Parts: sequence; C-alpha cells; structure tokens
Amino acid sequence: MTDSVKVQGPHVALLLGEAFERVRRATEGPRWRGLRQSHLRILDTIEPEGSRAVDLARRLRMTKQGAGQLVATLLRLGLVDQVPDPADRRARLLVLTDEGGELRGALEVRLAAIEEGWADEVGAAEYATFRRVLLAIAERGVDGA
Amino acid sequence: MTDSVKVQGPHVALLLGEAFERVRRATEGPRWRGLRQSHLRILDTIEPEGSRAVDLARRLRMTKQGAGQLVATLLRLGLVDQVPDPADRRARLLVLTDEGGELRGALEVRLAAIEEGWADEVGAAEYATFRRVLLAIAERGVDGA
DNA sequence: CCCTTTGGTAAAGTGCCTTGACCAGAAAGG
DNA sequence: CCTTTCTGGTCAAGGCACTTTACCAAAGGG
Repeated sequence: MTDSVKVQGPHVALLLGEAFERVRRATEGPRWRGLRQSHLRILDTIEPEGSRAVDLARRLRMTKQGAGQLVATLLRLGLVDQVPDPADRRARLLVLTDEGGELRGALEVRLAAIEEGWADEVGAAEYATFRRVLLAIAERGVDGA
Repeated sequence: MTDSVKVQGPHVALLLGEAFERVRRATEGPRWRGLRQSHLRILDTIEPEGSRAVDLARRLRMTKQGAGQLVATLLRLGLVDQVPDPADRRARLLVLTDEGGELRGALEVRLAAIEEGWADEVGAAEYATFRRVLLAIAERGVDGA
C-alpha cells in the first residue's frame, strides 16, 4: 500500500541514462587504454580461476560472438590471457594478466573515489540508501521485462 | 565529513548500467514501434512549441548529424513533423504529431508504472531518497569529468 | 559588403553488437 | 562402438547508432 509517491521531474530512464553516461565518461578515454564500458565489464567479470568466454557472455547477456570480439581486443592489448581448460578440450580459460589486473584495480579505485564524492555531496546515509535501492533494482529489474 | 561509507559489492558503473538496461528493455521492442532509447529521448526532449534539431543535439550531447538521423527516422514513422521556424529561415521546428504525442504519453505511463513497482518493493521513503540522489548525480555528474 | 557564425544536409567510416553458418570436442543413448 | 545431440568457439556478413569531413544557405555583426 504505497501512498502513491507521484514521482515527478525527468523520468527514470532519462536519469539512469544520464547518470550512467557520467560514470562512463569518467571511466573511458585514453587514460583507460581507450577501452569502452563493455570491455571493462568483461575485465570485471573474469573470475580469479579464469572464466570461459561463453560464461562471460551469459552473465553479460550478450552472444558468445559479441563477447568473443571484446575478448579479442583485450587479448590484443595484453590485458587477458588464454589458458586451455583442463576440464574441456574445446574451451579456453581467460585470465587477467598482471597488466589487466592493474587496470581493473585502477578502475575500482577510480569508481570508489567517484562514489566517495557523491556520498560527500548528498550525505552518507542518503547515499547508502541510494545504493541499496539501486542494487535491488539492478537485481530484480522490471516486472514486465 | 563523511565517515567514509566504504562501499562494497558491485561498483556503481555495473549497477547503473544494469539498471539502465532494465528500463531500456522495458521501453523498447515492437510495442514501441521498435524505437531505441535514443529515439525516445529525442521524442521526449521536443518541446511543446517545437524544437530545432541542433538544440536537441546539444541537450542530448551528440552531433547535429546524429540527431538528424534519429529525427529522420521519427519523421518517416510519422511521429514528428517539421514546420518552418518563423524566426530563422534556415531552421525547421520539430513538433510531435498526435501519434508521437500518444507514444510519448504511453511511455510516461509505462515508466511511472515501473517506478511505482520499485517504490512498492523498497518502500516509498527509500525510493524517494533514491530518486533525489539519482537526480543530483545526473545533474552534477562526476568531478573529474 | 565581407567575414564569421550557425542550422542543416550528404557521404563515408567506425565500432559494438547481432544473425547465420560452421567446426571440433563432449555427453548420452542404443 | 557409433550415432545423435549439445556445447564452446570462430569466421563472415550485416545492422545501426553514432562520428568525422565536407559542404550549402541563411544570419548577423563589423
């Protein structure tokens, strides 16, 4: 029984899109080897023991071909490496190189700094709430989709 | 003096990206004429008195050519119309057709319903906070970008 | 009148991503 | 075993939202 919050102002799609574009701009560009958000997501999703391309694709909700192309770029840049999967001769495990790990670490630091800045502006408690709701939304999504 | 919220879990870029993709999926597809988020943003940005393409481009942070292409699609679909700008003979004002207005209205209704659903799940007060912080982030952005 | 600025268009290219087709190894059934 | 099906991966082609480069025509100020 929500008393109908009667949301106003720009709608969520615009706000989320705008906010996302802000972080995107802050985590792309030459300082990050020119990688796009999708590359960073791949980098971020690779597990310590190594991940198969098809698993990355599934988790990121894209085709294995799409993921394969992003991985190819990361391979070319020397940020990830391929090792044969001992459990399946078809598969290859993707692992971060030292350089890839460093980049991923730098990304985390950068994003943490951004979040700190935001928390400073709106207040720690408010930001904590924001993050909690955002997490819920990201996980559960939209009823009709 | 924020007592250093020490954020954890998936970082903001992932969360915002995921949340945005959710609303995106809920506002695209055949039910919406197959238009993408960028088309809907154009539709949403057109002002009642009519807007010039270059202004839309500026507000949406893209080149006028990019905006022009999206507008061309909307023209072809009969969702917007062009009228000469009385104040500048080079310019043309873009206005919503009845059909375009209806689509925009339907989009607003859909998004409001989504927000209602979220507010129900996390609580009205929490959602209000979420929205306020999101608005602040979307407006102010990131210090270093 | 220049000359610069500005709204718009045209053409070509870029890059993320998709679909479609295919191959090689795996997995399950006789 | 040997088939059938499934699955991890790659190659090739195309879609599509953009961008860059180049241009035209009107505006507007010295």
